[in-house]
Amino acid sequence: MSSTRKAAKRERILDAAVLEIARHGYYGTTVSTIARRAGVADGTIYLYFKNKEDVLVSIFERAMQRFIGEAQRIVDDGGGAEEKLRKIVTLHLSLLGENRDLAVIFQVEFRHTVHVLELLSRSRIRDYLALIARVVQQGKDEGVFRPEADALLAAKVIFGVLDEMGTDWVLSRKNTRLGSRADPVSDLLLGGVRVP
Amino acid sequence: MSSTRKAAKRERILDAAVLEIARHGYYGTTVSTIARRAGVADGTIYLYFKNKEDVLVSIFERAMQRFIGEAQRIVDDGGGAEEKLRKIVTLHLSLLGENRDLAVIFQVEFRHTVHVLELLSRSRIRDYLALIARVVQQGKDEGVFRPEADALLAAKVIFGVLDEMGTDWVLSRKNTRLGSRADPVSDLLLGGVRVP
DNA sequence: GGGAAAACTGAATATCTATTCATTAGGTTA
DNA sequence: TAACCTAATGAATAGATATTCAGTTTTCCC
Repeated sequence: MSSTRKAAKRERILDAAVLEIARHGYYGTTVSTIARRAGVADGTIYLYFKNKEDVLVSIFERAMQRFIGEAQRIVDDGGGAEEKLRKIVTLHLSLLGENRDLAVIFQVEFRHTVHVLELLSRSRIRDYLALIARVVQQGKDEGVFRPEADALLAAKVIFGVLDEMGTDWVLSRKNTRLGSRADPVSDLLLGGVRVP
Repeated sequence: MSSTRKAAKRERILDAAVLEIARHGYYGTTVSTIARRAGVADGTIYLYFKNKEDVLVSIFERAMQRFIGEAQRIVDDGGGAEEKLRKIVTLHLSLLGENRDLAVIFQVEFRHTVHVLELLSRSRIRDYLALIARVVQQGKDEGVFRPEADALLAAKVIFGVLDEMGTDWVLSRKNTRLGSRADPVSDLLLGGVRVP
């Protein structure tokens, strides 16, 4: 079997898993269900993944690669710190907002055990945090951000806000666009709530 | 059996469940394990709770009652909006920081089961958000917070930051005090990152 | 102290599901 | 076409565990 056909089947299994896990949760989804939706036999799953958990991990890896890749590009491209921060906020909310099933998995399912979080997601998240922190540092260097702000703490604050926005959107069934909240969120993050 | 003794045994079961679930996760914890740690038989659990999930729900209810109760008191007591907000930040981080096991359950375990607990947990969270939003509104009325800030959105931002601080602390094994981060977090939230 | 009721016990049950592997199908080369 | 190799199948397995309930112990009150 050609490697592209093989990769395509792997993708199909991952897509099926995203759909099922988003709807029924990781523990509420059986390997059989994923297999049926992907149009393969149960055993086939184990030709492409080590076990059930590996499927979840692979969903995370695939999504995170895109996430960090695009954020990296924003940071590498020129521009002021404030502009970059606004772009990252928009990117984060848009990527989640584009695929609700994936968003559910990110905001809900990945939290389920310290195990999964600890092992991989946190190291990737740390990369992401470091990326944001670098933008904050740039802002401090440029003199547009408060010099007394701790860059990493500020990055965590920013990530926390984006994360909560994601969870809130996932759990409220409303048909709002998550990406449309980017501007007011950026305003709050950049301006703070206190009158200057 | 007297109702106080009965309540005490219920508490003991809940305490045991907090400890086990924090260490092994909800799905990694068996009813037998909880029973053993609480010093009762498996069947006894079912005299006090409808089923395993009900134990988790009860952990949430018990903790949230204390959480909202204390926050409510802060809001009811007099004082300026900024002072109240600082107190809420301190309260949130301190309560989590005092009991790491409970913090793990709040920051990690409840996320997975949000699926199941959606109705319950989100309605309580909404109460908490409304409470913070009222403080923001007070700040706007007093003229110390930006008038264009949406109170509920700001509340979500604030909650998101506190939540991420909690998760970050839970997942980093370091021996820092979570409560000690209250001031810098409040500063960032109140002042924002941009130079005024 | 005795008898009824309430509380408790823990082994048995009933069910569920991740994973394996003997077998079949499909494709490639000589 | 035949021989060979890779991929896929899905029924069987093995292990786990939430919940029940018939029997036992404790508590309560007269």
